[in-house]
Amino acid sequence: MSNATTTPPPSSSVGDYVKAIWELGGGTGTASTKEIADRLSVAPASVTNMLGRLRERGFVEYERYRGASLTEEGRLEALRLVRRHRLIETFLLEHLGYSWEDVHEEAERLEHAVSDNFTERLAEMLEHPERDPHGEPIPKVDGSLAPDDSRPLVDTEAGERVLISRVSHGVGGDDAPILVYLGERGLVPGRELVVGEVRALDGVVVVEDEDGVSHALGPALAASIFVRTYAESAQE
Amino acid sequence: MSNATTTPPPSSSVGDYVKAIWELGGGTGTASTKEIADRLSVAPASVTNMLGRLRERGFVEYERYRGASLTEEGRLEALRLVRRHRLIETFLLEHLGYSWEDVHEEAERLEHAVSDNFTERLAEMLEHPERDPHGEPIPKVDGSLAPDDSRPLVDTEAGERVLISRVSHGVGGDDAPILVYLGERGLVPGRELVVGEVRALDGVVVVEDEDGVSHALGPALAASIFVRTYAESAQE
DNA sequence: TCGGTGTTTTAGTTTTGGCTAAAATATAAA
DNA sequence: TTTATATTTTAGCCAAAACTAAAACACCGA
Ligand SMILES: [Mn+2]
Ligand SMILES: [Mn+2]
Ligand SMILES: [Mn+2]
Ligand SMILES: [Mn+2]
Repeated sequence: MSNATTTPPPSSSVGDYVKAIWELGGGTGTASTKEIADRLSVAPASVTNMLGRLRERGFVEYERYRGASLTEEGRLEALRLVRRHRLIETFLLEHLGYSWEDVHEEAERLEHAVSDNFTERLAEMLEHPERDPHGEPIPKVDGSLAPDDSRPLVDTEAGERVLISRVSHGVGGDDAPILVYLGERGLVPGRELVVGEVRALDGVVVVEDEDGVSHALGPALAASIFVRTYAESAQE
Repeated sequence: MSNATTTPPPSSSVGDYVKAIWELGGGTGTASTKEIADRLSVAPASVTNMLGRLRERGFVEYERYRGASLTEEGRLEALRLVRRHRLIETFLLEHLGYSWEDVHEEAERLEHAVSDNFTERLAEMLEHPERDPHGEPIPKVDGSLAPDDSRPLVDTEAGERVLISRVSHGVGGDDAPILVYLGERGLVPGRELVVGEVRALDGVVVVEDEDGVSHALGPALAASIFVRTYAESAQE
């Protein structure tokens, strides 16, 4: 009657691989060995090895030299972790006074240690936020995820009125300085901007914020800001 | 100039062993292979193996067949974990609405995943509590620990007026029912009691609480309650 | 002092998840 | 179409922690 071979819960390594594939593949889609290796700072040979195990476990479809994509089970496991990660980041920022650029690293470890019980109680305490501090949508318990309606700030045109939707916080954790800079200037999700100039020549984007302050953002900064068109009725 | 061989941070296994030795040895003192094996639900051979590694790492003094005791470094490592554990339990109970009997298991995992930064921010958020929900003192950052001034309820005498100091929550997690029973009746740390009768015959202790309600506690219940003599000026 | 019993250690395996070096394959350029 | 380069896999190795089975030891009672 009881399941003979009880599957152990995914280890943190397994979880991080599944999550990496999800992020690289954009939800569906496929991820190559090298991409995964780079993202996880691990040797390609280690990835090949792990992909074999993930296949056994039913988390990925994988044939050699073909790259890997998530199965439905893998996708759900990834979303479970993403939900935890983003809820934890929200908690760290709002309740523990962490700064914007520090939350990711801590969440990256904690996401593997908390229970489902902890996660849902935390969600309740935070009053079921829809987005994390970076503006990323938080998956629901059932694995559903709000579609991404944002586009890069660089793709806007002069005169447009937009809302900062999210700020990319790449994987390496090496773009902390960017987050610090943007955070100090109030260029955070929810902030309203008017695009002044998008200069193709040097990739500089000039924006004006709600307080009338003008910001000239170089390519690196501009590329990490994602916006959506401002509509009077926006922002839940 | 830089430390050639960078010591990796203690794994959760290492941490749990060190903590077990600390608990078994009562801070100082020694713990036998079997005691550790029983407490961690691990084979004695595994303990022997780990004790060798802990010795290499400088956490314990250990000679075969002699049992193990913590070095100063090991003691500090244990206290670091105990501090985390007890702060986390407090948080789970007071902010996430966990029930008394559930906090230990979650804390047992989280204590290995949180950073020092997290721990100290949590302590601040909790306003630096002195004791955890079970009444156990929380070690300070420097590793100092309030002395235990409590004695078993069974060692009291009829007529004594006492304060519940702590409630033992043994290791196995198998005494959840005891915690539930005591919690439901408000027999928690800080509660004032008057001892009615301590019956040697069957080990039953009868106490009366602040509301005048009388409780007849069998040996198992009585043994898990620790008290200290009530003094008007007690309880910070 | 001698056994017997329980404790501890040794020896040998296993699983997980890394690594390097070398071989195989794919892909893009000539 | 051939070749150079980049990617991926294979093979072999290692460390941490667990396990079992068997041997060694300690200690207590007769
Ligand atoms: Mn993050
Ligand atoms: Mn992670
Ligand atoms: Mn506990
Ligand atoms: Mn633990």
